[in-house]
Amino acid sequence: MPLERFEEVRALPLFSEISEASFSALMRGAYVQNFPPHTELVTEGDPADFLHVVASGWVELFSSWSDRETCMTLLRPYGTFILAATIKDRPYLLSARTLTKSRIIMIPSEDIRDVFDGDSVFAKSIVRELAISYRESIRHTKNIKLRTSVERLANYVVKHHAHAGGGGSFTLDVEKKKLASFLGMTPENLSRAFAALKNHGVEVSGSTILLSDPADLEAFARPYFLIDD
Amino acid sequence: MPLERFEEVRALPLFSEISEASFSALMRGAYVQNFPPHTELVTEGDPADFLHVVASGWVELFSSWSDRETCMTLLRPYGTFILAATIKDRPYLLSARTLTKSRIIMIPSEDIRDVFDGDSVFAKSIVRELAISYRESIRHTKNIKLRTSVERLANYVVKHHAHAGGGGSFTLDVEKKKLASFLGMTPENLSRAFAALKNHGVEVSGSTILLSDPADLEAFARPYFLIDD
DNA sequence: CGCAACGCTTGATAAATATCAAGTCAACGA
DNA sequence: TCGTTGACTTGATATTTATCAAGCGTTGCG
Repeated sequence: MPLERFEEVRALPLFSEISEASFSALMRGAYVQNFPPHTELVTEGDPADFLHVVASGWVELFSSWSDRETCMTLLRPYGTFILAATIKDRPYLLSARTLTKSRIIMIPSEDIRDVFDGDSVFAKSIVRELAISYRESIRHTKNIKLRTSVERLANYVVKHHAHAGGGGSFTLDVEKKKLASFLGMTPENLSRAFAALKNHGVEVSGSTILLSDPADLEAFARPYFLIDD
Repeated sequence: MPLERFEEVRALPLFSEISEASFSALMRGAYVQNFPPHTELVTEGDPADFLHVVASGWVELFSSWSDRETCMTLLRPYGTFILAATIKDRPYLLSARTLTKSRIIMIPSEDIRDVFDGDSVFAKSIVRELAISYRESIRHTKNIKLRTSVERLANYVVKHHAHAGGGGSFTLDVEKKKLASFLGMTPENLSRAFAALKNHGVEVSGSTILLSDPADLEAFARPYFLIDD
């Protein structure tokens, strides 16, 4: 496969600093593939044959147990999954599915491990990526264990409002159903949590969120950089 | 500090395979220190100046928000904390305290990063350690999000019973209070959860747990290798 | 166009979990 | 030895969250 196909990949943080030799070694066995929405990419328990990188679109990492399912992560470009399984050569702990039409880069795990051994720059990138994901996971757990569902939603709104520029409104970028699962509640409960935030100036209309008093909402949410940033 | 002091350290998985030069570079600035029980070792938000390794004793990683506190991890020898913060040179996301008298190895983060850059064997160990912790964190989150508190307790009992040899009884190795927090519930609720498991042959007497029908308990708990192993 | 499917909401109810308040018991120190 | 402390338990109650059941509105498709 010609390297030109991977120009976009070359620019990703994980690959931008590595040597040409390492890069071509990684790309030799790599794919870039387009997937339609709602396509299951990997299933938890499967062997970790490929490292995946989201080049475009939205991908959900989720997990199931005994009839229940929960959304663990929502990935945008250029998130990776599931690095830890690739490194350890162990089964995936999470399943992944596309939420939108997505472009996914798949690199054989063996190649990752090989290049990792020989290229300390790549090793550093891998570690950085892994550390980011790990810290993200800890934040998620803290959010779930330390806050009620209304507090989690309030902080989600504060964060995404700021992320969208803080102009008093923003648009939810995932289905409410999915958001509910990510925040660890049922869709019904999410509706009620939004209703509870009316007292703090949150108006919901479809996927548009209007904040009439961001300061009040923030005072209620009490965002904390060791959970939310 | 003479290297002989660090014989026990040398044997740890993180250090057993690295070169003598790398090892002495790491130990040059390292301490080994004894702490009494209930001593706070690091506080979340602090800069990550040292990588810590538990050489003996029990250490709790915990986190707080707005008057609430939750136990995130219970560490025995030879667990490390908090590697991700050390690597990323970012503040700790978790606090740590000793639960028992403990012996802790502290290695300056800068040295870790330096040796990491030059020694690919060490880099590999670091990555393996990080991947293990990351996967542990994902399991914990899955456990919390996918199971009720009684189910979490049932699985905890099944797991620790097996770990103790499966002879029909075992001893809890942490306070029930702490266990409750780790499992994401209040102490009162833990008591009631134990009471609920009586139906499945679980008898509690102090810190001793007796299982009269392990098969029944296991059928109820439905342990799952992608959460519990 | 009209129908079906689906996401979302709302209400009623139930289940899970937390809180508050005693009370027991064992460990520990004066 | 006594008294205190603190972990643990139990009961009563409140809060939080989930479940079940309609119903509404939009989307997409025959």
